[in-house]
Amino acid sequence: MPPYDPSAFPPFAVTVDLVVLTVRSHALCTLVVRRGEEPFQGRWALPGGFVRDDEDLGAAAARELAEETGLCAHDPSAASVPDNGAHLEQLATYGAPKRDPRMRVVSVAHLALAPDLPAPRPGGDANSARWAPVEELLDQARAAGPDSPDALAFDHAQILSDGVERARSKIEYSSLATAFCPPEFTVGELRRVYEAVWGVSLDPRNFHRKVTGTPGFLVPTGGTTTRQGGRPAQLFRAGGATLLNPPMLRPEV
Amino acid sequence: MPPYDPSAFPPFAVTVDLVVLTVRSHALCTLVVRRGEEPFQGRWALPGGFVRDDEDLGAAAARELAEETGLCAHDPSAASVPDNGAHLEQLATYGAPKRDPRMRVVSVAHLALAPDLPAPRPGGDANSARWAPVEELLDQARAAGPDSPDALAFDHAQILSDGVERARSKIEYSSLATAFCPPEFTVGELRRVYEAVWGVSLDPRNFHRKVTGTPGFLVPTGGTTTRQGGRPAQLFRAGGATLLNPPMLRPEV
DNA sequence: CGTGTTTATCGTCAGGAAGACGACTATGAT
DNA sequence: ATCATAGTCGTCTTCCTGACGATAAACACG
Repeated sequence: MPPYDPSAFPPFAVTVDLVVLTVRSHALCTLVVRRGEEPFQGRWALPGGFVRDDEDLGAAAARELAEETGLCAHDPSAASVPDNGAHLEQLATYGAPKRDPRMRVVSVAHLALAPDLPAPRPGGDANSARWAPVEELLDQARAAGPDSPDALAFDHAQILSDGVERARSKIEYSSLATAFCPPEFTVGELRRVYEAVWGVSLDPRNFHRKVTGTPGFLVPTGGTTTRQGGRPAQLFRAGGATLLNPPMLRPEV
Repeated sequence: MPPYDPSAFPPFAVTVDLVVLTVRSHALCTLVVRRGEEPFQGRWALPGGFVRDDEDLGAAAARELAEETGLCAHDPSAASVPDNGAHLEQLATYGAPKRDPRMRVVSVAHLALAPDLPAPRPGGDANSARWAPVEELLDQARAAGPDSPDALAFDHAQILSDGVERARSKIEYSSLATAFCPPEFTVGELRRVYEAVWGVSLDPRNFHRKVTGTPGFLVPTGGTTTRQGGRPAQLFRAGGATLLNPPMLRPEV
């Protein structure tokens, strides 16, 4: 079989970028790293890197996730679910001709959802990393304009915004919110995830009725905990159901 | 600014592939072209092609769509809506290392939804094209195995399957089903779109109540038609609403 | 040791949406 | 004239949700 004529197509670099979301102290946060080199030196950016020659896109995203956070990605299509596994899915691909001033780069963005983690460990080429509340980050980007030093590098504000929107809508009709929780969690903890991701407050009684009444969403472990204070709460594990029907309803406004 | 070190990353080819869906004689159909060259010569494949050097991903998809069908893509974020505009959105990106045996190719798949069209006009490098019922196509692919001559080329069966699933779920909570209809259409025609895409039958009375009762979904044009036979039906145009709340409910299996 | 605070959990009630289905209307075909 | 076809309006029942009262079980503090 003849190889492609190299003049028939322009060469691209392909990268993966990660929107890693977690819930910390009642706020939806994302992992950002400070860029150590041009372009956008000193600006915050999403973690990411080049896809290797023999590597699938999802594998590249999982590798970058592990390098930045130590998380073991948990592909939803795979059977084994490691203990500290994060949810990882492809988000969208960004390839505007000038998005990287140096050359043509197409970035396959991925979305990762993780429970609250210890402080990020800086790794790879990033010289510092932090969890930033997404609301603050996106407000800054909107207010300051694209060339302010507060703005995210490249088109990462757009990617982050798309990732947050994906997470917000996906917890409506799937059991994905449990990806933000530790392996065992209470109904109240799950409710606080929804409240943080959506930025609303939900009625604890109706929420309890809804999630415990949806078959396959939660399975009781038998244990209880008082780690949130107040009356002991039952502990649950995520059930097998991935699609919620009928969905959780996000309150208006 | 220094350019990237070319040894720092492997070179990729980037293509766009199109899942073009339409509804023809009560069945969901997709556009496939017969491959004229190796690999997979003689097999059916999704239309697609290389992304050009100065071209955004969406623009490349729109160009390929126009080349294959004559349709003018209608970016949902753009204001102008040409008459024969099709809905076009990014679907997902496929980049397994061996998906193309010749070299590393990353394909950014797009999903296009169009009203019923005249016979496809073969264009570009495809020597023939046809509308194929997706059910038949996917059943064949499943039954015959990946190396049968009936199977789609590359990983296109997977891409098609993902595209169909996206369309099926997206018409639940958005007004996207109108993209399958001509500019003016009746409630019955819209219902037949849902029936064809989901492969179910819906109660005409409840469907009518639902769609006419959702604000912003449909706006009456004042005209009527009898092109479906029977009592004259009101003609509608798609309204401004893009999100349906509450959604259309897909009946249980 | 009681009292207040916090969180969890159960129950009730009213309003809205959807499924099932009856009834009527306006065309074209025979 | 009659029938078949498709569209449109109503009714009834059931289920789900939002609002909210009430109780339960822990802890903190005097």
